[in-house]
Amino acid sequence: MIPEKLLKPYNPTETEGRIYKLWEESGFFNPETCVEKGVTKGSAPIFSIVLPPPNVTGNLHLGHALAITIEDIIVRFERMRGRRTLWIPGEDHAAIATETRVKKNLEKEGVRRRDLTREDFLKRVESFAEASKETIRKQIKELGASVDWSREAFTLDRERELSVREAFRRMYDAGLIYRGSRIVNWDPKGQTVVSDDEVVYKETKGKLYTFRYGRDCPIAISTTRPETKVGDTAVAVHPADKRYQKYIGQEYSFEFAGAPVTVKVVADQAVEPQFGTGAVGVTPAHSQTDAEIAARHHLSSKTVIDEFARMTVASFMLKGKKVLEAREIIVNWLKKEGLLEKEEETVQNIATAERSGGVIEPLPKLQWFVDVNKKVEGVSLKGLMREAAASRRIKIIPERFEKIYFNWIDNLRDWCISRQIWYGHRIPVWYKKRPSADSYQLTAEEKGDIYCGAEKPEGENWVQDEDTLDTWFSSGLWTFSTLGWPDETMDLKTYHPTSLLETGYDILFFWVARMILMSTFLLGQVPFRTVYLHGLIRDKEGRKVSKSLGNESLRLEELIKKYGADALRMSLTVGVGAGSDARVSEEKIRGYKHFGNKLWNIARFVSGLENKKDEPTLSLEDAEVLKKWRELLSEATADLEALRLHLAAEKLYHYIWHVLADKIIEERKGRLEAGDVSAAFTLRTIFRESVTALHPFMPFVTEEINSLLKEESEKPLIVTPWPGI
RNA sequence: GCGCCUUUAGCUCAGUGGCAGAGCGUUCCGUUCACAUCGGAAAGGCCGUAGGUUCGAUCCCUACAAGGCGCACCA
Repeated sequence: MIPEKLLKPYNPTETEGRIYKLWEESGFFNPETCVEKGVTKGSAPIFSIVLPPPNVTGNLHLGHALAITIEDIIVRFERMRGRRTLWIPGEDHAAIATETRVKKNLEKEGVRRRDLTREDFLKRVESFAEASKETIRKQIKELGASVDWSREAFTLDRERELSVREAFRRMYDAGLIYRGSRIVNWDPKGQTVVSDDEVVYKETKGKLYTFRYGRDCPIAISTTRPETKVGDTAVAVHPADKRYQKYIGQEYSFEFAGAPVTVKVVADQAVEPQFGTGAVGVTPAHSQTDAEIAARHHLSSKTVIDEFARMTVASFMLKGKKVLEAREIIVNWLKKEGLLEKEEETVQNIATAERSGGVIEPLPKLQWFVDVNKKVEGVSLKGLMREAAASRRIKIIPERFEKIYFNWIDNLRDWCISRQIWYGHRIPVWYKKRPSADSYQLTAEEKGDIYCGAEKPEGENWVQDEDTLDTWFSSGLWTFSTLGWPDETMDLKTYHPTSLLETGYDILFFWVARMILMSTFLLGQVPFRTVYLHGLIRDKEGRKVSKSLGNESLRLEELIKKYGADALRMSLTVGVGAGSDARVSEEKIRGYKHFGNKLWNIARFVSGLENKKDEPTLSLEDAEVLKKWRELLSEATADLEALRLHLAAEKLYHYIWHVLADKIIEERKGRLEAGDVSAAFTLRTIFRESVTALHPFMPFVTEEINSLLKEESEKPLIVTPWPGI
């Protein structure tokens, strides 16, 4: 008897929601339930993984779909092969990204962030975040992800706040977190500091100006930023540069663009004699490298630009002007004074803030940092991070990213973790005196007593630091903050280190490296044993699909609605190797929808065959066909074990369509009609096993087919043992 | 400047030391039924260029070219 449902074409929309609900109600997403219900042995090996928590900035896109697909394939495979499998879902508060988005929404209503109190603004952000979480949960479910919802976490919920504060305190106590004043990446648009990794360099055409500070200045310098030159306190030349030997140590004073400038000539190795005139104006307050030169020569520093990228220098023609205006004014002044010697076209890398797009202004600021070089018990954080990968305790796939990871560590400077935004984990530090009203910064005198801990200390006049933490500080704890750390929970003992981390290579530094940092220091464990990095999803033009580019032509929810999650998952799997970017087209997704239908039609055919339970004596030919299938199955299994998902998927696809359907069925139609039990058994067996093996890739249609073909007593596919093992 | 990746069918991409594959597209035939969300058949590729290793290279090595990426520099 062919089930009635099979007589109609396969309808993903009708099926998928219903199937997901069945899975959820079964409790099989939870490993403990699997043990209780006897589908997993209590002593089974552990497989644990965290979902990279999506940002609560709105909807999921194809990049998330790719990650979730890969992870769900692996998780379902591990569960079916008998491992005690845990997949933890959650969301990331994404501090700057979310705050920026809400600020934009408010601006549409004509409201500025600073018009609201901190408390009121945060209420707005939280309600936005809650709505995003709802959407994200819905989309994760639509994709079929078999995550354990009972363990859902949020990087900014109460439990994670305790983890963050404890982590901060331990690192503070170890001297790895410190507060210091130095040149930081200030984003005038976002009005916050950002870390080195959040700076995006953009090649731009610019001009290189060569000039003298004054008529009697013996040395000409070159710069692309003349406006900063009012903040110069030195001119640096290479120690071996014969041209300038006689000036080293001399001091010169000028009236430069209406401001007094005094420069001392110093000799420093950092100067490239070939570049420009071979002499550099040193601006310690507005350049990282200049600050380093200044430190070596004990030069004074003069701040001439403020947080709004406006000139603060005491010059009637410059004060209050924006930096670009000031540049023009100074160039005109140089021309008028006859000081400009050369004006050349050049290409410069403009530093911009990743989230706001604002042009970074290097400024000296008092901020919180994670010291990556300080040794604690003989090893620095850099050392810990390096060792974790170098020792192969963490394996990175594809391997080439190891080099990139090491390269990043080698160039790593202290990680600036404080942000001048409101949404996020407030820095768990309290000061005895109130900070001055017009600045979030405390001067050394104002600082008073300082306390770092999980809660506000007892006594009067304790005020918490105004700043919040870099969002990656809390996501860095994700593999263990989700398991209950700092408490020594059963979950933590059972599931940490996690087995695998699957994420995009674009957040290797932001997230993967920071998780390794946090876990190796705080737990003395690697956070995961294997890192699988996927590529970026690109649109038809090859551009990265992102909200900020506005090229989300292929919207996730529409694609699922149109073609079903199974088809989308297959299109994101076949032909997509680890680490390489993938272009997605609607045609490809449609192609795999056809495959789902093909499978459905085979099911219809197979269900019409007589179902004899006992294995009959197989004809030689049938035995050979069965053997060939099992060989392919074991190859696909090996591919899955080695995380070559795209190969496993393609093999199964190709076999089912072009061997099972095109050959095995076609060649046996005559015998099947004649009631040949050997042919029927062979076909049915191969089909049931191939549907089972396809389940991790296309969970919905396979589960539905299985439910129509299986005996009452048989389990759902999600917990059916992997065939052939 | 240091390093990495890519180059395979018209398009987008897999893949392998020994007859070159998928999705979409193209051409022709087919609605005697599991399946028109289809089936059958076909066209289409000196696997970027030049060397080398090898019995044999699209695959390994070297150089080059084109495109892309990361990091550093960025006066």
